[in-house]
This record gives sequence, C-alpha cells and structure tokens, in this order.
Amino acid sequence: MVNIGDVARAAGVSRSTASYALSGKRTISPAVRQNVERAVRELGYIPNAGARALATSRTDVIALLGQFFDDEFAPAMLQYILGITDRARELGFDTLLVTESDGVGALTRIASSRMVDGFVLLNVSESDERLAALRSVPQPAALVGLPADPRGVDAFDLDFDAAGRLMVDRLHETGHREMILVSQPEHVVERGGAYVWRLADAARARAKEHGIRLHHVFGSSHQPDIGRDLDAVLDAHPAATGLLLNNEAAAAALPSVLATRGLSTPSDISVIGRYSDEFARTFSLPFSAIDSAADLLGRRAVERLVSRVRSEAPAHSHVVDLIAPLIDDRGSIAAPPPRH
Amino acid sequence: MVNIGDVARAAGVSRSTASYALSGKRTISPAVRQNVERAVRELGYIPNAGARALATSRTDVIALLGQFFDDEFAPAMLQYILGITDRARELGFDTLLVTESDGVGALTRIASSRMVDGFVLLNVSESDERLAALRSVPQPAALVGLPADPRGVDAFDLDFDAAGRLMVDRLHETGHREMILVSQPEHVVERGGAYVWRLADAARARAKEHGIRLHHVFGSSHQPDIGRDLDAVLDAHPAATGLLLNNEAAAAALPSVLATRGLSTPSDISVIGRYSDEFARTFSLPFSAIDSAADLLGRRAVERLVSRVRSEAPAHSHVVDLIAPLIDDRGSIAAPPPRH
DNA sequence: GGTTCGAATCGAAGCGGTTCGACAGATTCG
DNA sequence: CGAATCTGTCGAACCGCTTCGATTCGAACC
Repeated sequence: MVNIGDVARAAGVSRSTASYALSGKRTISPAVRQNVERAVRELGYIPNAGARALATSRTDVIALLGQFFDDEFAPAMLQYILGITDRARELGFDTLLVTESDGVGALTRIASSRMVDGFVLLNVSESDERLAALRSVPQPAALVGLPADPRGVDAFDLDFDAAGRLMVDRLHETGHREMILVSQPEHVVERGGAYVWRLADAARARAKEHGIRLHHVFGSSHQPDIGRDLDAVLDAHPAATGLLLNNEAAAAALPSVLATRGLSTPSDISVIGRYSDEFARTFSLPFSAIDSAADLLGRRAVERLVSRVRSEAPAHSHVVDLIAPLIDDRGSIAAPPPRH
Repeated sequence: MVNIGDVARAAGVSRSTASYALSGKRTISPAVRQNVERAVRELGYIPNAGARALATSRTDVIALLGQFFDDEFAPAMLQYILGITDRARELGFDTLLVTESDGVGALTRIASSRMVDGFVLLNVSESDERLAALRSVPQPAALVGLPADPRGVDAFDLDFDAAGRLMVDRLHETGHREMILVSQPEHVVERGGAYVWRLADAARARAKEHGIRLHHVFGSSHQPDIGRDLDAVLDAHPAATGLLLNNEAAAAALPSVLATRGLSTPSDISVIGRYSDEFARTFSLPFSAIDSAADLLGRRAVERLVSRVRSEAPAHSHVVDLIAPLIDDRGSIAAPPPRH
C-alpha cells in the first residue's frame, strides 16, 4: 500500500514537504505542490486513517448511538440515520453506527479508544443514562430528542408541546368538541419517552382551555393489539369526532378499523397523525399528519456536532433547538358530522 | 488520557511487558500479569484505536455499504442493518455505516485508508459496480444479495427462485388456476434488482408447468400510485383468484383496495406476500407471507466476513448461501371461491 | 554591503501501540 | 558439572502521519 514516503520520493521532496503540500499548512512553491499532487494522483495515495488519527488526535469519524426497542417504531429510525450519515459525509465525516443495548458501556469504550471525534445520540429519553457518561468524555455530542437536563450538550427535537397544541387547535377550529388522543404504549413513557407526554400534556392543557373533551389512551405498537385498542376506544367514546395519533402503528392499523366500522374520513371522523410524508406514502397512511422531520433533525444535529469538533461553536453555550410542527394535509380533517 | 506507558509504570514493568501481559502472546508470570490487570482496572485504560491499528494493521471495524433508493422499500433495510451491527459487535467489531450514493468511490476511499478490516455490501444488484472495486481491494467482503458473478466473495440471499415456486405451488395445491404476481417497479429491475426477476421467472416457469395462468405486473413503490396499479390489474384480470406480492408497498396498500372493491381474503381472493413478520405486525399487513429473513442474512454475512478477517475461512473458496423460503401463514390462503 | 526578513524545504521527534531480538537467571540434561 | 534449554522481562525499532525547529537562499532594507 502506498504511503506518504512513496509520494515524497516520486515528487522528489521530503516526507514533511509532501505533507505540507497536501495540507497547505505552510507555504510551498507552486512547482513542488503540483509535483506532489501529481504523485498522489498517479500512485492513488490515500492517507492511512490510523496513522493520521494517531498524529492528529482526530479521526473524522462520528459515532451514532441508537437505541432500538421492540415497542417503538424502529423503521422510522432509518430516516434519522440516513439524514445523519449523509450530512456527516458531506461534511467530511464517516459514521460509526452503534446499536449495543449497553449504551453507556459502548459510549465509554468508544470514547476512550478515541475512535471518533464526537457523538450523536438518537432516541434520547427524559433521564437518559447515557448523558452522565457523555459529560465525562472529551468528545462533544449532539442529541436527537430532548432530555430533562440538556446542559452541556446540544439537543434537537420536534416541538412536541407545540405539536400537541396544534393538533387540538386544528380540530377545535374545525368545529370538533370531543376527541381521542392515542399515544405510544405506556412503557415507552415509563422508559422515559418524554415526547409522548410532552405532546399529551400540551394537548390536554389546550383542550381544557378550549373546553374540549379529550380522552387520552396508550396504544400498542403492533398488530393485532393496536387494532383492538382502537376499536375499544372508539366504542368507549362514541361521541368523539376527532382522532389524534401519536403512534405510528395506530395510523397503520386505523384504515381497516374504520372500514370495518363503516366509518370514513373526514366525513365521519377527522384524523391527525404524526409521522413523515415518506411514511405516509410508503405505508398507505392516508391521514393528515404532523411531519416528524427526522431527516432535518438528524442533519441539524450533525451540523452542530461538526462545528463543535472543529471548535467553531462557543464551548460553553449549548442550544436546544425545537423545530416547529407543521401539518401535511392529506384531507382527513373536516368539520364533524352534524349531530342528530 | 491514560496510555500503556501509564499502565506499565503503575505496574512497575516495561511497556512491552504490559502489552504482552494483556495480549497473552508471551508467557508472563502470574504476579506481573495481575499487577498489570489491576493497573488497567484502576486507571481505566482502553487502548488507543488509531495506534493499535497502525501497529497491527487491524481496526476491528467493518464497513457496511448500503444503497438506498427512493423506489425501494428503505425501512426494510433497517432489519438487515441491525442484524449486522449486532452480530458484528458480538464478535468484537464495530460497524461503519456508509450510505454514499457513490458506492465505488466510498469503497476505494475506505479501503485505501485502512479504516476497516472488511466490507458487507447490502442490496447487491445483478451486475453491481462495487464488485469490481471490491476485488481490487485487500479487505475481504460478504454480500447480502446475489450478483451474476459472485466469484471472490461470499454471498448471502433468500432463495428467490424457490420463493417464486413456493408461492405458485401453494396456491396451486389450494386449487387456484389464475393468479397475479405484483413485482417491484420496473426500474428496480433495470437497475439490476435481480431478486425481482429471479422470483418472477421461477414463478412463471412453475405456473407453466402446472398449466396455471400467471399475470405479471410491476407495481409502484408508493401511494397513491400503487393503489391505482392494484385496482387496474384486478380490473384487467377479474378471473384471477390469487395475488402474489413481491412488493411491500403493494401489501401495505392492498387492504384498503380490497375493502373498496368489497373483497375479502381468503374467501374472495388469496394473497401471499414477501416481507418479514416484524413488518406484518407493525404495518398491519394481514397477509400470509414469505419471510425475507433480513436479520438472519445479515448475521450470516457478518459471521462469514469475520471468519475471513481472522483468516479462518479458506482463502480461495467462496460460498453462495441461499436460504430456503418459508411462508408465515396469517390466514390469507384458502381455496378459491366456487365459480358461477 | 551587511543585516533582516520571508519563503521554501528538510530532518527529527512524537503520537501509542506491538513485536523482534537479546539477555539474565533458573532448570534440565548428558 | 558444564552445556543446552526455558522463562520472564526489557529495550529498541517500527507502523505512517504531522509538526516543530533549523537551515538555506534570495530579496528588501538602510
């Protein structure tokens, strides 16, 4: 394998000169620079990553720490992942994908071995164990998800409070007065899936302001359970005219549940979900929904992380970036049917 | 950060002795070994990955090269990915996830920089450009997907020929005599998505043997197009009593298409898909289906790759491992309705 | 016309591991 | 009992790259 010594020899200069010619960190005569560049091209020289890391203490690799649970909607994770790997590459970084269940162990192992320049954490929970480990580690980090205490790191998430309010407001202004919110399974919340209750609490508070009846239930994450859950809650609240779904599995199951009950949207019932347009089109989820903005969040997190790695961001101030929710209207929202 | 010199000093030995004590490559007295191990524990020593890579020419990292297309079912990719990262970690390897659209460029860059010990290629097509690059690179590779010429690499895939035959056989023995096969979009095939026509050709051949009418169509990968496609093909072949779906989006769209037409499975029409159980349960795909075995294939590929990295597998013989298709029966297969 | 300065280049050291050869001391063997 | 062998340890070299002085040379300055 060709190394910088080969390049230097081919260009007729010393190794250090070859290095400077490529990095531009010292002035090099145009003639020499061109010789070096030609040698690089002809020999197909690409620096040895390990050697460079050893010399510079930089690897140009970031770690992406995922957390995958059976009872959460794993496929949605891929959208975050792709946003992150793609943006990282654009900025000159490769991505180490870490999916170990022992997130804390993985974090310290990878940090101490200096394999990466920084961390992106996915699916961060309310009081995420990984945060403490993160703070004792030299590399910077960016989170996707909002923990209770985001001090010392940058956090990026959808504004779930605003999302809860937006859902309720939209149905309220369309004339609905009784609605059902279906959240993720309860143990997602217990595990610290803060976004679930951030949305639910905000929705509840806003419903109260408007004088709206809002029934809140937790739904399963898989068929056939979630289908039964939906049937049960529709039975329990026959007067509800709106359905808010903060649960992708519920959105996937709903069409056939509605068909079986002889209901259609939006004439009989209005529906607002929360998932991406990509998902809606792939999985036949024909409901208006708040986009989860996975790609955008991933990209923002990486950009911030990279600017920290390059010491471009102020070291002691950290951002919490909550992006505003938007409804993609697919026609499942309308005035409630007239009462009789 | 603590290095092996610190450990050696704490244990009162030389650096080389500390190294040997940890690697076990030379005999070391029990007393010294214990001192070194204690020092490691107390100091929290973890070797510097770059330095180790430089010295050993091994990184304990593998690269996972994905290819993601808008018109393929991206979320399914996550199942392969998780199988691979998890198994790799069990075997002591971390995984670099590479999603660049320029797969060949990424491959040569990463190979030449010696960042990884081997490659897993996902979504390998009939005449995959990356294969040529792969053969000129020192690291071994394992493929998920079957190219026309798998020489020099190990390939793992579902046996799509057998899958095509299995679908047809199953409906045939249940009494069906006319059926429709819905494949992935045509440009997936043109791009080299060999699995599409491997299944289709085998199904066609088997149908011919049985004297069955098999109509083959390519379907879109997203709503609302795929819904229209399904409607059109059902209109075109009103006598067909079986539907074979080698297209996940079609499976997702089918329930509402059938509901609209007033059809139900399996009494009016039998359906066999091809996707994982996990998908069926998450996305409400209530059809019997051949499991795509993503997790298993990913794990197999990694195991083989790691044994090559460790030079345990014979260097000049390579395997093609096609795993046998199995139908998960979810009750969408039955005898066709009586003719009238 | 000697000093000063800047441009261009080189040699050597260092990053943190692993590994080869040497060696001292204890054991075994003929 | 001297020679051969084994055990356990050490020092030095090396992996490939970056970077810090040091050096040379020509131009600018007074």
